[in-house]
Amino acid sequence: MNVQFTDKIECIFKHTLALIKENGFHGTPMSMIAKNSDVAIGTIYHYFPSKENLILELFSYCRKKINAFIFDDLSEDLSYQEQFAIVLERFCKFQINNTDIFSFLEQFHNSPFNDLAHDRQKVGGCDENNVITFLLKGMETNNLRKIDVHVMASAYIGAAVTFSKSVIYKKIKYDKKHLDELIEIIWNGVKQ
Amino acid sequence: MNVQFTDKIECIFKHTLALIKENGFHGTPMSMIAKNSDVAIGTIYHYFPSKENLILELFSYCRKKINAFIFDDLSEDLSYQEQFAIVLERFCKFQINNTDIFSFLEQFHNSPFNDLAHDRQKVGGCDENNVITFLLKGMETNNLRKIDVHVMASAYIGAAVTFSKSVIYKKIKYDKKHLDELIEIIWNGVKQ
DNA sequence: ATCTGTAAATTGAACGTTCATTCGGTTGCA
DNA sequence: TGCAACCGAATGAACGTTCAATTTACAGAT
Repeated sequence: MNVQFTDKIECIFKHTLALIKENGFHGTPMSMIAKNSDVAIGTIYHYFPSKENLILELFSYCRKKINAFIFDDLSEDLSYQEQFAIVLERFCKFQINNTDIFSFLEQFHNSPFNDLAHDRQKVGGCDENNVITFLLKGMETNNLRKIDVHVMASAYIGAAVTFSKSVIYKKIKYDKKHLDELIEIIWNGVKQ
Repeated sequence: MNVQFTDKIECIFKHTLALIKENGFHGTPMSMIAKNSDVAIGTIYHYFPSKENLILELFSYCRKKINAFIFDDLSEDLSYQEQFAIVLERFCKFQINNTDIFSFLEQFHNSPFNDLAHDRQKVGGCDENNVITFLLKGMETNNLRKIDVHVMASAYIGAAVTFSKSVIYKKIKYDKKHLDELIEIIWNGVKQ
C-alpha cells in the first residue's frame, strides 16, 4: 500500500470520498463502499487491514494530490508576488473543483483520526512545511514583512479555506473579481 | 427545550462536548454521555427525542454562547478600528478558551448534521449575519474598502479560525504580539 | 401539619438493528 | 501447481432506542 496505487484502489478511494462527503465517516459503512466500488467487502480487506487504515491511506492520498497541484511546476521565473497569487489561486481552485477531497480533509482534521496522522504538520489540508517554506522565502527576499511565519500562514491559508467554503456554499461566486479581491486583502496585509 | 436550560441539561451538554472533542460524534455513544453526566440513558431521552436532536440542540446552545461572547457589550464609543480588533480578539479568545465548543462546531460544520441546521447562515461557528452587518457598517462609515462583503468576511473569520487552531495545536503562542500581528495583517488588507 | 392523587422525572434492562471484521471457498494467472 | 486476487455469507460486538416500573414534586383537601 505504498508507492503506486492500482486502478482498483483508486476506484475504492474515489467512491469512499464521494460517500464520506455525502454521509460522513460514520454514515459510510464498508458494505456501502464495497457496493459502490463494485468489489466485494473481502477485497477491500485484502488491501486494507481495517476501515481506520483505509481512511488513513486515503488521507495520505488526498494530501499528495493537493500538494502536487499547488506546488508542482511553480515557475521560479515569476515575481514573488505573482507566485503568491498563484499559490492562493491554486489552493482555492483545487478545493472548489474537488469538493469531495476538501470535505474529507476538513472532516479528517476535526476528527480523532487527525491525532493518528502525526507524520507531518498541516495547515488547511496541505503540507504546512511547503507553505511555511514558501512564506519564509518571501521574507528572505524582502517581499514579505518579517513577522511570525505561522501567524502569516494562518491568515494566508485560513482566508483561502473559508473563501473556498463560501464559494461551495454559494455565498460567493467563483470568478476573477472575487479571487482578486481576496488575494489583494492578504497581499496588502503581508507585503513588505 | 426552548428558552431556559436547566442545570441538568447544561450538565449533559458539557459532558457531551467533552466526549465529542475526545472521541468524535460516532465515538460518543449515548451510554457514555449518560454515565459521564451521572444520569440514566432514559433521562436523556426524556429531554431529547434522539441523539440527532441532542446534537442539534447542543449546536444551537454553542452558537448562542459564542455570539453573546463576541457581540454583547461591544462599545459603540470606540473607533471602528478598535471594534474591528476587539471582535477578532474575542473570536480567538473564545475558541482558545473553549476548545471543546470549538472542536464541536468544527466537526458539526463539516458533517452531514450541518445540512440539518438550515435555520441560519454561519461563518466559522458564529452567526454570519452579525459579522456581515458589522463589516457593512465599516464600509458605510468609510472605514473599510467597498469590496464584496463575503470575501472580506472570509479573510476576517478564516484567518481567526486558523490562527486559533494554530494556537490550540501549539504552533503559535497566544500572546499580544501574535494577536496584534494577525489583526494588523487583516486590517491592512481591508482598511479604506 | 398530614394525607392523597397525579403528573413529571428518572431509571436501566432488554430489544432489534447496524456494522466492522472474519474466513472458508473460488477464480485467474504465472 | 501454487499463489495472489477476489468473493460474500456468517459472526459477534456495539449502539440507539424503548418502555414498564419506580421515585420525586407538589397542589389541593382535610
